[in-house]
Amino acid sequence: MCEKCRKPYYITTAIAYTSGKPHIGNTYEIVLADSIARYKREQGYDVRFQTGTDEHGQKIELKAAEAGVTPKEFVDQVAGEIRRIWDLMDTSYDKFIRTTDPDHERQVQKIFKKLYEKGDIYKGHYEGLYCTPCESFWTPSQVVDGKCPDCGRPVQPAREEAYFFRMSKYADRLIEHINAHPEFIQPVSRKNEMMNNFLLPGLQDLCVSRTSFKWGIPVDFDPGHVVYVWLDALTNYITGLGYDAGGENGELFGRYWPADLHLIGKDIIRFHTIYWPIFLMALDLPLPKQVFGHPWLLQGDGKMSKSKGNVLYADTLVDFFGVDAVRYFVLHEMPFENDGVITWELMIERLNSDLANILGNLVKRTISMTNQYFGGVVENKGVSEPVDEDLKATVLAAVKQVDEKMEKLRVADAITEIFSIFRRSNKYIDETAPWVLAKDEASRDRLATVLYNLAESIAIGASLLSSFMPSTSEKILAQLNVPKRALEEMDVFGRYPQGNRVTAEPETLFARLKPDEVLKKAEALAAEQAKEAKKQTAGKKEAPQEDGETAGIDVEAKPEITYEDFAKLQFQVGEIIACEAVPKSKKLLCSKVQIGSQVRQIVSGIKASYSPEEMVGKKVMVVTNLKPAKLAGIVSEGMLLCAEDSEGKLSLMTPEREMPSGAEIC
RNA sequence: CGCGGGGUGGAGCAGUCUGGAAGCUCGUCGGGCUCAUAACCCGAAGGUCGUAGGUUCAAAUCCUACCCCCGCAACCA
Repeated sequence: MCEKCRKPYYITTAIAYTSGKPHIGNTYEIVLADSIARYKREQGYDVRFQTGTDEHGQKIELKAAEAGVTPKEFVDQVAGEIRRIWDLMDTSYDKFIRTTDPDHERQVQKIFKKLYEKGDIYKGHYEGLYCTPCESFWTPSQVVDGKCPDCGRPVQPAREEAYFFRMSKYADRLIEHINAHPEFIQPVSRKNEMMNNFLLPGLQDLCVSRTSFKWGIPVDFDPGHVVYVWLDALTNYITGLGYDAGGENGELFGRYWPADLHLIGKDIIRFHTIYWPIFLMALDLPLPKQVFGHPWLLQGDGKMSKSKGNVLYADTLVDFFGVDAVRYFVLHEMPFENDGVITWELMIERLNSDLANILGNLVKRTISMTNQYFGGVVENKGVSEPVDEDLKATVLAAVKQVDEKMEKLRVADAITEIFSIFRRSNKYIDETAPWVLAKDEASRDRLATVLYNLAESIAIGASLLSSFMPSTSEKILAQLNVPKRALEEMDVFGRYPQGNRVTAEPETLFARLKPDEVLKKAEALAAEQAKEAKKQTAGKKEAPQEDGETAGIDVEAKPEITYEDFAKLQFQVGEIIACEAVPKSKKLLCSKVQIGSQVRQIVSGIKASYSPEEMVGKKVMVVTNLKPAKLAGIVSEGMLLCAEDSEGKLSLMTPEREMPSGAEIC
């Protein structure tokens, strides 16, 4: 088919935030998108597949400062890491866009200006409660008893100049569009959520600029403001195609916009189905055809945490299992709507049972027999039996099923369909028992037909697999010594070339793994990761003692204070006379503390380290002149002082010698 | 009553919208086979579908209440 007559298909992933190395869950999205992109190419579409990184924002500014590098150096490093992993996973993206790319930045500025001139963006004030030292705005619901939730210092009502986007102006049009295009939001269950929670109650104008940090795209006509995240990030989908707000669009834009599919995590559906379409309306551009919010891949064995060393990264898994096995796992184990689970055990199980036993072993035994009985030559001698029909029917049905499943983006189900070919083929070997046929010269032609049918089934199965496990597909086809079968060539069974010769030495596709060995290695790895994490966070928190090795470490330094500042604080010894857990709270304990002649109620976030019973009777160090505050609805009149280690374990400060309650600490 | 997701044989899931004999993969047990990677094929055991009510000829599925788990949010004075 000529280039021009092929239908375009534009698919994107969300751009990854460059705050750190992406874990296996992040990697899932790009692999999923890749398999869809590859399948669309197989179907003959002219596919454009874009991914990239979102590199601005305060968080990155902070992370960079912590690491002692410039934000640009920081994101260069992380973006490089992300791209390396995307490449490692054998993903076939056409464009990797970075929001720090000069042409993207220039277009965002132009878009911002265009919308401002049009009146859709206006200058207003961001109102809230401001904490000066933190340079942060808080809403009344975030503020705790009039104090900054971050640093605990008082906040003042304040207004900051900011630009806003008039969301409400386009709300009706968007509601209409969503109702008219039920396929727009996928899975459909998300559609109602968006309608009921956001659209129907009425949209608030969106703040699209910030002055509180610098690491962003400057608003060119108003220095001091940078474009705030969504207008910067979402527009990558069009700037990556060469969109120009001045009307000088690149060729790619004309060809590929509107996008056929934005593939994103379910957490950002709102931004892609409300804000993004509205931005596009404001720019007079057509809306993407579909937004699919995929579920998440979660780790089964406890919460992912760097300090526990159990965060799974794609490259680690690839070291253990290989690229295609990891691709297979994330694609196949991920349900359509619910979150999926990944653990070492599950990973090993899938590799052994599906990839090694069912697929790898099938290919090996088929090729071995072909070599043993016919010197590797595959030839259908036309001696069919009824049992053949079921095999053929299964194979052809799978081809159709894969197509249907992919149409609905049911990638996991599509893979299951492909494997039904391999499962059926194994059964077919058992039913026909080639080794029995081989013993009788009279059934030689029948034997040839059986092996031909197997080679053909595997050839089709392997070809279908190419979108999901590209290199495995290639390996199998190389062993069968045939090129990849095109989808439209899968209409009939029996296109495997007569008299073709398979490889003489079949290679093992997936070696079985011993669970114990792998788990042991994985554990060792986790320990190392935890150590590494400890080293990195060492700058912030005190490290615990371990194996007799004392690792006292520095914490982030606070600004110097004067003696006067210090003298404002009052510390006293208090005795805990009663203590109970605060209901509805995971971390809080409420203690009655005897301080001299008075008893105070103090709430502390130490439930994870102390039970209420063991608190009672302890003499502890209390800050007694702290303004009372409400925590989880309970008044707290002071603060118990604790030391905290790198794992968040707390230790109350108690006097080294017996002291009466109320004794001043100075 | 903060928001959301979930509870189906030992494990991981489908089925729930549109009630109609409880299904898939793995594991276990028994058998078969020997071409193949202790692989492959067949069979079996194993579930009151979170609990309690209700609607119905019929409920995993619809309704009501409750319990438990997991995210997020909140919360570490």
